Amino acid sequence: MALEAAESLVTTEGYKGLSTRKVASAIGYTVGTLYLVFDSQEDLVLQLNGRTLDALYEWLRARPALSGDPGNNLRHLAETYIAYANTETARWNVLFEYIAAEGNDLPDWYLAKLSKVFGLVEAALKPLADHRGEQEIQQAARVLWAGVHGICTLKIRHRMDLAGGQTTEQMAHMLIDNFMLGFQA
Amino acid sequence: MALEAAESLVTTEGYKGLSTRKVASAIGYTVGTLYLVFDSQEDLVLQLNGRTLDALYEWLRARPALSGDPGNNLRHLAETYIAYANTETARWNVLFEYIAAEGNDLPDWYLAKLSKVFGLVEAALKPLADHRGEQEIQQAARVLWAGVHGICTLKIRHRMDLAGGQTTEQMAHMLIDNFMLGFQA
DNA sequence: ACCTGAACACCGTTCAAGT
DNA sequence: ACCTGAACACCGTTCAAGT
Repeated sequence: MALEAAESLVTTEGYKGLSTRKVASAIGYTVGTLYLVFDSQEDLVLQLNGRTLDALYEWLRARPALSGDPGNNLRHLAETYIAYANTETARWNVLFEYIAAEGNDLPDWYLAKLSKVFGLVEAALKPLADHRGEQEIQQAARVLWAGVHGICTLKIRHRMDLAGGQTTEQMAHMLIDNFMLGFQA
Repeated sequence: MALEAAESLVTTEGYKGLSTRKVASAIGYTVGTLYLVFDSQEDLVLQLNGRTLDALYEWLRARPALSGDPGNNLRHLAETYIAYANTETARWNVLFEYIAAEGNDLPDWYLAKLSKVFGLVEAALKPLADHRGEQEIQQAARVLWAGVHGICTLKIRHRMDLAGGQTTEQMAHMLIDNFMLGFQA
């Protein structure tokens, strides 16, 4: 399978080491053949990212929090997310490197996989604010997780190597704890 | 100047349209000459990003909030940041596309420019929590801004095109308001 | 001192031609 | 039906050679 070859290429050579030519030769075919299967490199990356989203979902699902305290659950989920980014850094980078050209949106199957990941955050956030509406919890989950993701991104891209800095986990905890206090109020 | 040519290349052709060969020919030189000025494409991008950080700082500085209310100031700063990302999307993307290879950190002059931008957030956050230490405000500013940045990134990369979604500004407001409530407590 | 030209080892993408 | 080979228009980087 071409996507498996692409995955190990990204893992071993980094996200810039991925090329259609390398993928083709890794599976014993010519470049031309790869273009019978994928529309373009962008298409290949998109399908690769689909698999990465599945892997990320399974990673998070396989590492549930031990306690029932919602605060602990959210912090644990953030730590697990950060651990995935640190473990599978190259694949995780590819996940966000691809930018949909010219505002043509991501396909529905991709957004569905994304929603599944956000669903885990919603589930962790829900017991914390039963008095809030379903939609507000969904929105809060996305906002909070985009925030955790931002911390993770800037850390991995070394944009937080500033004096007096905290660890990624400490920053995520600070964001979650303060956000939760506000959201509970 | 090579960097000016690189800027307009990125602006007109997007962050993937940037190449050393195009920059060289845009200023009327051969590729070889460009390598007498820059160590590599990575070096060129780094210096380009330095100029973008300056431009971002000036953009934010030139658009101060009208009211003195700290909450309003922070929300206004977030809106102004989002507006920069939406206006200079390609340059803003390059700012985070470059990933320091092999853990060799960013140079001090670059981190200094980054600190200047974060300084604006610290200044806006400070009057909100006088009872907190200098370092805690600095940390909170970075955490909060990494969060706003994450929202902005995921929006621009279409990772938030999910059902029931809010605008980028609404998400940033939700993050800031809830974080502030927690941080003030 | 400053710059070029040409080379090297790569890219993504297409498509006539082969089996 | 499936795959190749070769071509096209690009890349980043280096470096002997020119003025």
